[in-house]
Amino acid sequence: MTAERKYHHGNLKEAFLDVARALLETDGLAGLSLRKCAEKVGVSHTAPKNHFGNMAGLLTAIVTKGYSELAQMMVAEVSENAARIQRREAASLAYVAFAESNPALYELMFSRDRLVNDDPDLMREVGACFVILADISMDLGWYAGSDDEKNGKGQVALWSLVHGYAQLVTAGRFKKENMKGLSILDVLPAIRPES
Amino acid sequence: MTAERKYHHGNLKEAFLDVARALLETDGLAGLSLRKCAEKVGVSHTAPKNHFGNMAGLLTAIVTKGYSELAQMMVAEVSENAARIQRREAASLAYVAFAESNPALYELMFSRDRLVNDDPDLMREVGACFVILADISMDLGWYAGSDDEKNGKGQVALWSLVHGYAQLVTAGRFKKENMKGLSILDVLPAIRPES
DNA sequence: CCATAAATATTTACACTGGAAATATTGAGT
DNA sequence: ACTCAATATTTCCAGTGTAAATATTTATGG
Repeated sequence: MTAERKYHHGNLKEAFLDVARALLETDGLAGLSLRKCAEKVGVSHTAPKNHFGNMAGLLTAIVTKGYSELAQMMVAEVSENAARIQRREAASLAYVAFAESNPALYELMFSRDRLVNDDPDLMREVGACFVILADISMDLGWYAGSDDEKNGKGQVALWSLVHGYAQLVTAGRFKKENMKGLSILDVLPAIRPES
Repeated sequence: MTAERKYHHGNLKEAFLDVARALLETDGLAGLSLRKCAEKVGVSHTAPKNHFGNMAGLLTAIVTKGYSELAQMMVAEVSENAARIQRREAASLAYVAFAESNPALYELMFSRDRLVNDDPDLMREVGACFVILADISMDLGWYAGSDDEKNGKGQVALWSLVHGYAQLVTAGRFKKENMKGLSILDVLPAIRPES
């Protein structure tokens, strides 16, 4: 027996998020609309206004959840007591796997003008991802200088490298002939002792 | 005296491209519309159909021109006979400067579902950029193995690093406190001799 | 020079979109 | 029971891309 249609959905926010995210991956961002989502959930097309405000609010909520999941996936693959280079490889693999599994969401997570960029929840989840990446970026051995300098550069460099790889792959900007059997692990330079 | 309004614009394709690109940067991709462009150019809103087919065609044309300009900017900054590490630094600076000067266009250049991804002109210009980046990625000294292996990994790594840096900066994903005085030059690892 | 075709632009129409405003229904607290 | 906030609906509007039919100009071949 199907649940009776009630005036109040009861769990509209989560239901809407799920439907919107699924539609994002199937139809792309351009094919995502509030009205399609509302119809799938079974509510009027203005119902989401109470929960998300507007389209940007909905996308921000989706993206915030995306960052949360990304952090979770990285942490899940990292053994606490493994050597840092192994943690780095495990987390990087998880990062790229997330992007490849959710390419439309991943692109949206780095868009400039569709999100509420100063949303506190979003900023918090972005920061959480940065912390994880900052940890695994230590001891890269790429840079000289003080520890602070080396760490600062390493944090920026590692996220740049992994994000760049993930997006260029999912956006199709690398030709297949250049990617024969190359994974993110091959692109992560090995640790080199400081000269 | 203003030019008389004629039935045939005479140079609609270029005029439309210019107006659309300007609007893209001022209003963002979400604020770009064929009708706004048409009004600015002074033609009917269906006029661009003859030249671009549809919205995706217009965006593809804009992006194709973007890749062309990006390649041009990199080449312009590179002295033919300079050492490779200097060419690398000069081209990387030009690359990031392009992204920072045209953030909305730059984002669109790596989007998945708004372009005609198999457009021959687009593929050609993307390939031209890759060639330039491939040149300056040699002799990174990051990898071991045969020359082919080292070059293949270096090509993927360098574009990943520079693109990732450019997008994370323009998308506001790096906090300012982490970027104090850090430029792409600080993030490009120095050449290290193979161990 | 002229007829005809091709290229270019307009008008009209349509389905779809996000959002505002007013209204209706439900649930929580007292 | 009563009130009030939360939640959802209905109605309406301006704006969007695109298709189809039509109009105008330019180019081409006789």
